[in-house]
Amino acid sequence: MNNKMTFERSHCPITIVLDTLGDKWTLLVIRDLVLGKRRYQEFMASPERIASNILANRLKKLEAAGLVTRKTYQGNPARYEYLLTRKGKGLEPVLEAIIVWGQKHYPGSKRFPRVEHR
Amino acid sequence: MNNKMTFERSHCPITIVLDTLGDKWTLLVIRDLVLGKRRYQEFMASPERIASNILANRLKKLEAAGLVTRKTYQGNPARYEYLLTRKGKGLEPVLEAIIVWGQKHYPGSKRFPRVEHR
DNA sequence: CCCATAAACTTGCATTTTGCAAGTCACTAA
DNA sequence: TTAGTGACTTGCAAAATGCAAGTTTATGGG
Repeated sequence: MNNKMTFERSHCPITIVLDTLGDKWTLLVIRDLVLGKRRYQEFMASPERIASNILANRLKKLEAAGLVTRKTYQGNPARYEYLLTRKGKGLEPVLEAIIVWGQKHYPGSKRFPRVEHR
Repeated sequence: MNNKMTFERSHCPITIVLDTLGDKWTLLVIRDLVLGKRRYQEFMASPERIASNILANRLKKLEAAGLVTRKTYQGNPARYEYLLTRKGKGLEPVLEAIIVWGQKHYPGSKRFPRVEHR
């Protein structure tokens, strides 16, 4: 009945969020999605150079957590794209807060631009 | 000259933040500090049951990153407490944004109360 | 004096997660 | 026929995590 099968370390909202987002890659995939990326190769092309197996794993987990949906954009051969759900889009303020803090304390950093689509 | 010695994956602020905060425990320690905890045993007492070696490691990294300071609160035997720096306190809006999102999407979750001090 | 307790860690080792390179599969275009 | 594209998977080494137990310096009680 619950939307996550995993054991929860506590009922603290921060803990629960970290249980799905707490690693070095997941939030970067969300960032890319927020910036407008949708496809595997687009995520792979980001400058942080996520490993292919990690990306596949994170996309799967994000789907399982209801933050992302995978849809076919072409059959034969089947090709897929990933889109943020409402729940996933809801993370934008979190990313914004991180960017604000990051820009303040790491002045060399610069937010990435949205990507355009065909 | 820079305040972090580690290799940066990219100049994106989110990436840079994840380079120090991106794991399952670091932000929970920050949460505890924001809630008013200061001592090793207080962090250990949190319901998520962080392992002792991990806690020591995270406190060290947080100090190295300038988010936390360690100060002696008693000599003989020396005992220490940890306090958020200004930079560390600056993360509160990030925690707030996470809590807002968490409470919305995981209704069972409840933010933790501040701890009182002697 | 002897023992238990306290606080803040450290150590050793097993398990899990990451990272890296290469391979697969189903087509399409040259 | 061969090369390329897109979305992955596989195998294995390296690094991070988790767990239990140990260390150090002192205080308080019997």
